Amino acid sequence: MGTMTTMLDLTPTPGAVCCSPLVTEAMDVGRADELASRFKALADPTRLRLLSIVAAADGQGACVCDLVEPVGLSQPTVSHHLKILANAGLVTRSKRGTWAYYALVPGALDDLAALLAEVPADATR
Amino acid sequence: MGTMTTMLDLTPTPGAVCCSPLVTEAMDVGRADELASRFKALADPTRLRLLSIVAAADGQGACVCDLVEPVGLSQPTVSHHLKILANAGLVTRSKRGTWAYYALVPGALDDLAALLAEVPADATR
DNA sequence: CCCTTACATCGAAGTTTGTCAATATATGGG
DNA sequence: CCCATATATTGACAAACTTCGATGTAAGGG
Repeated sequence: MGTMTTMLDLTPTPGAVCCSPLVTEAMDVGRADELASRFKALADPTRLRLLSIVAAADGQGACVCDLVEPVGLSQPTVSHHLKILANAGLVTRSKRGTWAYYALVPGALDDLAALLAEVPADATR
Repeated sequence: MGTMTTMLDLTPTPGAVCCSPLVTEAMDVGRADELASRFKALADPTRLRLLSIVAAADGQGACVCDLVEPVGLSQPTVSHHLKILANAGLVTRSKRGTWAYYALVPGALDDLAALLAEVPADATR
């Protein structure tokens, strides 16, 4: 592992001088995909702002008509983002009359935060 | 606000029946942009896998040659992703000899996790 | 019933992103 | 000095994303 920069060979590993292939263990591909898609839902400023309004309006939730104007985008665009947040399990949708109310899923963000802490084996120390 | 598409005024809140425009307070745009760009760095499976290897190899860090093969992508692509992770403040780069070693920034992920908990005002309760 | 309101879906622009091959840069060795 | 190795940068291209206007759908009110 050390691989002194200098030092030569004598030993096998003729061109394979570089480093330590010991930890070839990357995160599982499926898990990486799933985690990435979760983070992707948060990787947009508009969605973060929508999320913050929905979170603040907690109780009954916020309807689309409450969200369109604050973010300054078209209604179809807002609906699109809300769908992405819902698919990511961050908000729920419930229809009351003509209106659709979106509410924050209780532990969703905490779960994501926990996943974040799990990414590194433990090396943050 | 109220969206008085129809009707005029007469009464307060004529067509503005919808909901409660009380919390028009969305997250600050600048802050949303910054937060989103941070999450964007994590919103890719390859980068998450790279991050996990770098984290596991902590101590001296991992050099690019250790990362290319495990993720199965070209060396330029790996360098590209590492640059994104570095720009996001998640890893550091230090050159030793011909090799470039990448190491996890100690509290970076914890900080992000904390930011996550901050998104909602407090409504997660 | 028809019309209005609230929201979703569709189709299309424009931009960003992930990836590679080719090339440039740097570093150590002979 | 020149060469080999490790890494970064460039240019290109396809896929994905954000956004919009137009249209579809559902639900309530006269």
